[in-house]
Amino acid sequence: MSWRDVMCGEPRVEDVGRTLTLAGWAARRRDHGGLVFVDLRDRSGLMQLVVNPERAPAAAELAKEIRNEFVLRATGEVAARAPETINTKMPTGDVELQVDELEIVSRSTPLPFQLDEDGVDETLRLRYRWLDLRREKLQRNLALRARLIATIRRVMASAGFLDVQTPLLFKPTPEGARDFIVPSRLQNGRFFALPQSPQILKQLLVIGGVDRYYQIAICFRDEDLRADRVQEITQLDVEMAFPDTEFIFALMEEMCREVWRECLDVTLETPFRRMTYADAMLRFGTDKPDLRYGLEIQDATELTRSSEFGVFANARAVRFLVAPCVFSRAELTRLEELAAHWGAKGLAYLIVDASGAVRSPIAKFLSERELDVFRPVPGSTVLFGADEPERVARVLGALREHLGRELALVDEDAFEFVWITDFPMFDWSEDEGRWGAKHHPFTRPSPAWEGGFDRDPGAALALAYDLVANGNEIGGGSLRIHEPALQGRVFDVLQLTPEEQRVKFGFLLDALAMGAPPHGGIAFGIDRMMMVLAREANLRDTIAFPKNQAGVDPMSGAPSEVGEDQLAELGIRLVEKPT
RNA sequence: GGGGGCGUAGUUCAGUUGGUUAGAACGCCGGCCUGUCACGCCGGAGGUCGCGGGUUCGAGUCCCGUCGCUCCCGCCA
Repeated sequence: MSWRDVMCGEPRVEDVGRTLTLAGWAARRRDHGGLVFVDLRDRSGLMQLVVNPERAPAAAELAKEIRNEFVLRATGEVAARAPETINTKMPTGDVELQVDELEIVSRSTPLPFQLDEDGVDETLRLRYRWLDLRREKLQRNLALRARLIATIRRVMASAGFLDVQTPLLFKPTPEGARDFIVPSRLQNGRFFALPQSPQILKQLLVIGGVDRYYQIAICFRDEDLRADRVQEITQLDVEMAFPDTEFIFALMEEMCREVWRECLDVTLETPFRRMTYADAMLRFGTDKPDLRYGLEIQDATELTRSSEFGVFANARAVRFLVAPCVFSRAELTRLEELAAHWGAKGLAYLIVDASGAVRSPIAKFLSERELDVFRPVPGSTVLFGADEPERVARVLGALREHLGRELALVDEDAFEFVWITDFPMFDWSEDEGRWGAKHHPFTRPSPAWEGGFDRDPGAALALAYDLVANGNEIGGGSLRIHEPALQGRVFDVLQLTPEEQRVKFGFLLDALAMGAPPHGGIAFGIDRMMMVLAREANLRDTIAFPKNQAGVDPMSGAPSEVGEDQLAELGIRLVEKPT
């Protein structure tokens, strides 16, 4: 019997009376009534072994050694326990194995932390990841991830998409995130970059005749980490010739449906909702709205244009949220602090108490017509943002998310998907003093903007879309530019000189010039999907061997220093980092 | 690059306005008990209070610096 067969042992009530061998980790031992009880964990969960010294004297001797984590292999007869002895608190099944032979395959030193303990310091968990991985939750998440990827492959393959691998050693990308750089030994002084995404390569594949491409691609971005952001991500990368956004949306909806059905046995309603970027920013203050709760932002810009309250009258946008509760002075102070943190100059508010009466420092400036709009519900607090539209969106959007959590408005069991469409093509980079691509520089303008996007880059819309699930951006894509001239005009807006265009994207421009079909696609962040699927707030709990927030692997110590000779071979000399 | 929080036993934490020998639970070690299942009972070991400096008669506690972790902002096409 192989180790794997043993591991698959899963005794059930119908096995009572049969002889089985199974194995797993023994976490605890208890002695009672001349018997030794061992809690055994394997893939099927917890199981209890009973070692009777009369039946198996040798096994009893071995069982006495068990204190902490041991790997065991046990053979014995499956027995049902008397119902009255079954304690429902115990996660073991209704059966136990009466052990005749017990072998300690491997033994453990005392563990650095208890596996059934919550709140263990994350560094410790990461340093001893092999222990942490034995926890039920991480086992579940790994299994979930495997099923997610298997389902994606099945759906994509059956839709006729070809899985093609693209190189990990490629070219630094201007635009976008900071690249991870890899020195070349054979070409001394030159560097590869790890891909931030196979974007250009997948476009070249379609131009190269792969009409339908997909890949489960690893991508790297050398940016600071967050709870929901890591430096090496896995993405489902999709591209096709003669694309049709309706086809792409429908395919991705089917993919999500299948994934949720396979992984969670949850049926998602399709087609997903759709919302334009402008609408999302106006109503939710973000391009990734969490639609598991309402608390929509409402607009009062027109209403307050001639308000006696100068702040409202002079603001380019006046919007408000109606929180379904009456905040105390202290809570309002806290909200004001948060709003200031997000960039608000102040936080006007209006309290509508249970009787419908209004309390507010600004009430005296407001007309009856204004108040009628702002006090629809007794027992609520109206929070205002009055400023530039972008800042109002940011502040009220962040407040909305904060209140959604704080007031427990979120339906934690729900899955709310929404396509965000009609993204802007460009956004202004204050630092660099130029336009940057909102999505990426190969994104196609909307037909209405194809002629004039370069005259008004700030207003131009693109054929770009995101898929948002529960407030997480899990996918994003676009139709691409397949005409060299059009691509050149976009590069002009981005202020890439013809020389730079040649050096950085010459091969793409040449490819576009040699008969490129219309193409487009999408990419899904598998890690983000996992967060939503597994309902994890921390991305690291969905990854087998994650790094910490400083980009360090506490287990292996990577990244580590390398020897002088190794550096010399690469022609690299370490110098003090300039500050 | 910036801001918040945390750092005390192997682990999770408590530790009062600065005051004697820094505690609890779990884990670990020894013993007892014996259908246990968060077993129970008795005993024991285990601490550079992250590190450095300062204030003080006296610092886990106050101050300064520093390191680490974590959450957030910037950044992440």
